[in-house]
Amino acid sequence: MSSASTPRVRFAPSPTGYLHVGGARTALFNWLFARHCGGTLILRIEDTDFERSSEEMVEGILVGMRWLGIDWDDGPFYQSQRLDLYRQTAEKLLASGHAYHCFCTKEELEQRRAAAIAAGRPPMYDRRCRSIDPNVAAERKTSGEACAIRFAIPEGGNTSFDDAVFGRVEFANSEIEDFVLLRSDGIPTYHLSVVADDIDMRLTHIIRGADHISNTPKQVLQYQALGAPMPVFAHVPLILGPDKTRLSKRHGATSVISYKDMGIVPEAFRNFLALLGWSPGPSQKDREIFGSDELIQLFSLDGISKSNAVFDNDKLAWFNTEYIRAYPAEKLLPLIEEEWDRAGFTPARSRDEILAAIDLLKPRARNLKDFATVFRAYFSDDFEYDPAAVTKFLSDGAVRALLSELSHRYAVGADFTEASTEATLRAFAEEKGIKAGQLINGSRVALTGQAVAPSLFAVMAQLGKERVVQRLAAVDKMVPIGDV
RNA sequence: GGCGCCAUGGUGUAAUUGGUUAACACGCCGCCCUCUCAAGGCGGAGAGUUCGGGUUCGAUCCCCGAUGGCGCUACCA
Repeated sequence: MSSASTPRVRFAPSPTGYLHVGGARTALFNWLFARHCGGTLILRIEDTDFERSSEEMVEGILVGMRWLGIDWDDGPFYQSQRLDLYRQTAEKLLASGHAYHCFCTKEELEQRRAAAIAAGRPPMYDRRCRSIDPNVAAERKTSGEACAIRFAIPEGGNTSFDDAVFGRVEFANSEIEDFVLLRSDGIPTYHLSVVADDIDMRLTHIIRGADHISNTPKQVLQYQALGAPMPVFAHVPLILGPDKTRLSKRHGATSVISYKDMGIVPEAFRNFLALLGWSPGPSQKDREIFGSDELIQLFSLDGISKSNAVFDNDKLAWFNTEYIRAYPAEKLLPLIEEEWDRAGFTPARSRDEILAAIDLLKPRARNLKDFATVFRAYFSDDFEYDPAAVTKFLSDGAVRALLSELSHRYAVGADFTEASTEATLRAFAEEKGIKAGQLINGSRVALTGQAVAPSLFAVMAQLGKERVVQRLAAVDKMVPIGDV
């Protein structure tokens, strides 16, 4: 069974927003780490900020995780339901003299802070309540006076920890504030709830964003005060936008689920994310495409880099096309069906025809949405003609007439193979004294509604004689926009 | 402002841990292929490793400083 040596990690999102890419990557790294070493991944919802937390956001986070294929072994636990643990922990700290009651009001604090800043002093809490006799404080509290509980930072010395990715990080205690553990309303602050839970859940590794480095000494001090075993901290560099500032809404999509909406294959997104701030090292020289099993096998904390990474949409797009191309049609189909559902599109072909069409189209797909938009003509007769394509290749009435005539050739022809359709068209072109390319381009638009498509004769074979004849003939009645 | 962290082409990462013409991928440009667009093949531009000092026979790699970026600096998480 589980022993002290099996790693226990957690992903602890705050449901104050959807699952964003930074959070997703933290979740991914924790998941890869846990799966790599047969550890346990715990999901914990940090919802102690009642103002900003919501059940919808929790659901959104879970949806994002499921989409990415990240599962967890325990939880989700909600901090809002574990308030007793935090209060007990605060009491323990109080009893051992590591914490004290603070009767300063929020207004007083703000006032003093402003004054300190104005005077050019560091705006740290002045610790005035730290000298109140504990017994006096207890009396004041029982008499109903509102108070918070603050942690008493040691007077001198330093607090340090050995980060698995950044190495030794040290802070002077004089720089650390006597932060609030428990607010006057009895709700814990993040600093208390994280360590109370991390200790209670017996976590061995804390893998989280580098934005928490500065918070870590406050937590280390609590572990020490509580006599709890210190976990390994591993801070992961942040993900930045193209302008190298922290990724935010300004940069466009930051919600993981919006990438699903853009037609990204989840496995591609995961692969892309894994390589943002992590590298499998030179043993995997020149390789970038890794399935989830490979990522799990390869993942290690020491492959995590220290510098922030810029999120590059072009690279993501490349991963996406690679995955679409590599997936067998059967694997792509359910993902495509989702797009069809969302678009309200119903394919009017047999399953085999659909699979064949997917195989034909996937080398040219940029994302999953293409199958519900520009590729519709391959799955149904209900599709639209791209006006630009029509204008470009079907403006010429003579061409349209020839295509109509060509459709008769196909109709009466015996064979209808890739080779025969091409031979027929080229012979027809020569006979009519027109360049084959003109008829090919025109046919392409007539058959697919698009100027871009796979090789025309492969398309014909895919559509079948009936449809080809019918669509080519239909073109003669078409009057292009702007055509006179 | 204070404290902390980081720094390799535009982007993501490599460089057997001091010895390489600094590699690969994305992106970009050109050529080939060609019925369109991709793909593919071939070729190219783009960093002397932010800058300045050290240490060393020798620094991307070690030390110091500067600069820049990011993070933290709440009774948010």
